[in-house]
Amino acid sequence: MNYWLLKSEPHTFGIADLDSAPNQTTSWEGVRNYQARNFLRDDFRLGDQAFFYHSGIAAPAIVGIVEVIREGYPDATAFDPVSPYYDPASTPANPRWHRVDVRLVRHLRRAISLAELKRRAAMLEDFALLRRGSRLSVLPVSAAQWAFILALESAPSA
DNA sequence: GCCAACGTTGGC
DNA sequence: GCCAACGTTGGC
Repeated sequence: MNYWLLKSEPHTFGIADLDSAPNQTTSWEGVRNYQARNFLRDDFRLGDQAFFYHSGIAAPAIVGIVEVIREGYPDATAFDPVSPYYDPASTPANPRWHRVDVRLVRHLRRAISLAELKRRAAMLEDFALLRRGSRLSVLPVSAAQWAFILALESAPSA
């Protein structure tokens, strides 16, 4: 069982969109970074859980939890010339990009902001999200980091 | 294989 | 809107 963090801009696809999606399920598509692709393609397993993180806003934060319900498979948006994620170098015979499917588990009872995570950085040794300049949209989370962040949910904001 | 130019991400 | 970080591209 692995843990992850998935970033999304709420203007594009936020947790509210996942709420209203059929079966509260979505394809995590459009990832166009090789390191993130490798995680999706090679390391995501059925039943893995991920934090749903809102980026690109005034107060970026972890807002929910999703579960992997389908392991990595080719991202067909790369084959579609009309898609914003189109990549002519990716073909059905030789797909370059992969996606997974995830389902909403639940919202967090309160958002855990990036600012709060930074204040707790000492307890989150080497948390990928806090590494200098980490812009990866798919990040691994250790079991210890996962448990620590979930415990924050029940603690007063600090 | 090096490296400068460029584009994107994402916090602030 | 700005800027730092950093991945990608392409000339050489």
